[in-house]
Amino acid sequence: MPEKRKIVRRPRAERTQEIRRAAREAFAAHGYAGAVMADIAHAAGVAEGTIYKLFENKRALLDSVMTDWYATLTDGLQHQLRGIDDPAQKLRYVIWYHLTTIRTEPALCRVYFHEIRAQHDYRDSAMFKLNQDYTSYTVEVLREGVAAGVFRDDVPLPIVRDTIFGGLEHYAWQFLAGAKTLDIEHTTEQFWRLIVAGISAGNGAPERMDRQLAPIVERLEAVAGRLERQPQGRGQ
Amino acid sequence: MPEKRKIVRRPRAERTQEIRRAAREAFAAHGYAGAVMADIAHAAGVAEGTIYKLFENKRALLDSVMTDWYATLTDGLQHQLRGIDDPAQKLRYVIWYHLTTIRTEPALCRVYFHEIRAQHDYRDSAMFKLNQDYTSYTVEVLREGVAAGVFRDDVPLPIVRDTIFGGLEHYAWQFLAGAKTLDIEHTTEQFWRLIVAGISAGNGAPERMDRQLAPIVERLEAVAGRLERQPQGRGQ
Amino acid sequence: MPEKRKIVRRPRAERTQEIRRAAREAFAAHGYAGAVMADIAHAAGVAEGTIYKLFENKRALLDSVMTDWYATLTDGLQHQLRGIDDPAQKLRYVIWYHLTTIRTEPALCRVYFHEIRAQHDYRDSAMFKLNQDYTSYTVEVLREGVAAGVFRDDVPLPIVRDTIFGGLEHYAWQFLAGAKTLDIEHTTEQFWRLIVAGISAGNGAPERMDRQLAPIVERLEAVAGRLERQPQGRGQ
Amino acid sequence: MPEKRKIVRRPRAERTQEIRRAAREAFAAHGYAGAVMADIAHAAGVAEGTIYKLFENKRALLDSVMTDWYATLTDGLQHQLRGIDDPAQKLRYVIWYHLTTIRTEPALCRVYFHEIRAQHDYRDSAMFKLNQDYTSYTVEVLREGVAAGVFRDDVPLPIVRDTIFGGLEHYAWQFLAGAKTLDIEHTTEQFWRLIVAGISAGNGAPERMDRQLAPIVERLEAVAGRLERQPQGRGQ
DNA sequence: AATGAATGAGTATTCATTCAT
DNA sequence: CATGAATGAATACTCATTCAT
Repeated sequence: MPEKRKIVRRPRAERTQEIRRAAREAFAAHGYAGAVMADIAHAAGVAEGTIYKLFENKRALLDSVMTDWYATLTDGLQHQLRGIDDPAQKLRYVIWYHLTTIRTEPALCRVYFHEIRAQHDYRDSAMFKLNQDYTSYTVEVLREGVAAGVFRDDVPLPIVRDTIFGGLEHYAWQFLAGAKTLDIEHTTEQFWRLIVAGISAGNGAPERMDRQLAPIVERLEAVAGRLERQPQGRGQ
Repeated sequence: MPEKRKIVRRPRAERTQEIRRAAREAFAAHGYAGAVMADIAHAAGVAEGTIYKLFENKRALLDSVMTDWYATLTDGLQHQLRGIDDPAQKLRYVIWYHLTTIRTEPALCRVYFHEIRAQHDYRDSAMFKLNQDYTSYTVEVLREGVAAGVFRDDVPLPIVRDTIFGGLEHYAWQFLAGAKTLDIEHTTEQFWRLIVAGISAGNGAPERMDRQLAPIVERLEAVAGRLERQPQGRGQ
Repeated sequence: MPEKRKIVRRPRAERTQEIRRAAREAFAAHGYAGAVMADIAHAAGVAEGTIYKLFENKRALLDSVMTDWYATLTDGLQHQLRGIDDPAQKLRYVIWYHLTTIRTEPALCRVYFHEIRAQHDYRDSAMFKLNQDYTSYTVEVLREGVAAGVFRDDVPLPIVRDTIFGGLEHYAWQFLAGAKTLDIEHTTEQFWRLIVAGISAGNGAPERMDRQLAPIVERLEAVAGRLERQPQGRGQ
Repeated sequence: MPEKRKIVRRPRAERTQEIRRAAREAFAAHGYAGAVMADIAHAAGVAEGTIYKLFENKRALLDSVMTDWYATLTDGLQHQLRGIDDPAQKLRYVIWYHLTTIRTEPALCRVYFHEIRAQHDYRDSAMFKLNQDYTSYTVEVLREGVAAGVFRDDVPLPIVRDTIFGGLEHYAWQFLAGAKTLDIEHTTEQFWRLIVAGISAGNGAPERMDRQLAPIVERLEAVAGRLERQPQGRGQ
């Protein structure tokens, strides 16, 4: 005689959340392909079919997990940035925030960096849009800086944005892959200085440097010339 | 009478090379997981078992392909860099070279960026070492620049290195994923200016700039002032 | 305030009919196995569970749909046959009626021919009984014909019945599967002649038989009569 | 420690045949959908993967099984028909042969009649072609009969063909589904008479023709006899 | 009575690797 | 040495039916 089926009906939202939690853990632990739906269902305390009642398929479940996560990240970043005035300081915060995110959820980041983004249809996916929202705040900050005259007005926004996120990921990933600890404060400082130096209105590529020093040099050269033309042995 | 099978035994090295070539194409076309050993064997004109006589397993075959590729890349870069003196110009070349590589072999780059590097044992792999060799030239260039006084002496080498490569990959990948064309010359220029501005001895985060240059400028201005005020034609 | 859900409790019979209608469409569209209970429930505007309150299970629902359909078919056939006297003409009508049915409801016929009848328990099912009722009229017509001396008295009833229905289905199905149009009038004529020729006491398609043999027989009889009436022993 | 893999290499043809045999049994026993590849592999004494080395997929395996079977059937029929002259006798043989086939392999017939033929792409399939070959001999026989003046020249060939096969299948299937025994000799006789009566040029089964004409002939013969015995030159 | 959320069994197919020939 | 036949593990998804509410 087959055992009677035990049906426990929990509130819909709760079940959905529980499934998402289990899925998030599974994806983090084994990657997208490696995560097994049956395991997720078991960990969530539901039957496999129940997942498919709430999520179209495995990919939709991943999308949902990532959407949730990104929503939290984006909201947090947006909220904090409102409390900072100085564009350079905002930039500093973005860097710190991103590093913190990577350290807090390295496994999920790995999935995103290396599995989601590798998919051929990434640019048509919901996740691409989420990422755009997230990074758009950085572009915003850069624009503010340019408007305030703090950053150069010829700064190539997309390139700076990608340099920041690409650089941070590249650097941070080494630590995570190597299971080393990441000194967020120090790394933030270094990155920030590098980027800010690269885009500050006071700086520039070599020729801009020239522009700043040129007048001084000119004056010095003039003086030097005059000195050279002077009778040099004068006081001897 | 059935036609006699023609058994041509080619030299071992040649067959090995042929397998590597076929494998490279397969990996580029379908990714690591997507490439099928049987297809590679067929394309190389050998039996499946033969591959396993020459390569431990699929992963070793990939390693071999990548080693080959990286060797060419690293040699090329090293060779070209010898013909350039100025550290800043060398850096420019590194950037241009990397972008060119990405555009020339996007498929193989994709495999490296998204499949190889994602593997949990990446940092213990041969590919990690190869990448280190490749990027080490950049670190070398940076060191030269620092020694020559062109770059700041407090530049955090690994961070600059990762900013360059991470930033380039991040940026370039968008184009490749989106099947857009990548304007290498322009992108090189932008990246180079950004990075050089970030690390030039003449620059620095705003306050550093001040701190660094201010006293010098002050002294120079003082000197210049005094020189200018000097009765210059005195003995004339 | 959320809108109040409008619960309209329709009379039981009406809901049952609505479910049957939805089920019939689903079975016709996707076959028995392909029809989904959830879809049927939705199309009928009831909950899934409601179907199970009114029908034991999916199979019972199919039985119900088919019973309904067959009842209509059988009634229609029976009714029309009452208006025809001649057994051969009745047979003609049976053929025409069956072909019309197939053309009108090819999808439902397909389900019956290929899915219902294939089930191992078909002969114990309600559908088998329904089919028997339907085809029994044909047997009836055949019996009448035999009684009237129009059909041979040694006609094997079940074989003729199956030849008619099997043959029609086999032939008509080709058209339906091939999405060709079926010329019912012509096909009816051909089948009818074939069958009637096969079972006629007069042996042949009535009019051909008559046309062909009648004059000969007539002449022979005339001759025979005259010969017989001749004073035969005359010279004895 | 995992057990060592046991690899037994049998001749290719033998393995293929063995798989086909196992598949045939499985399809016959459980139908196409019900047959499980793993079971077939096990029954054939090979691994699942081996099947896929030799057959594209499950459907291709079914095609192969059916092709084999049909080839035997068609060859057998063709061969036997060569030994018979009379078209009517050939037709009798076709009927007998088909009934025998159904009784010998009812399970495989069931699969063909109810599963293969039901598939929406049946008319594009290899099996459709096989069936055409098989039934084409019947059409051939009919043509011969028409040419020989034995069958009517206005016989609608496709309809007769479908009447024969459709009728036989319909009738025979009842027995098989009901697990009753099928009296092949008697059924053949009945069907044959029915069909031949339907299509004979003389319009009727041979002996019925006799029966109808016999009395007339008798009377004519009697008269003729008397006439012969009469002094013929009598009054003329 | 009606609902609809929850259940969970069941399966074709791929492909890296081995090893008998 | 080279071959290529054989292996077999591993997994997303559907849907009829039930029963707590």
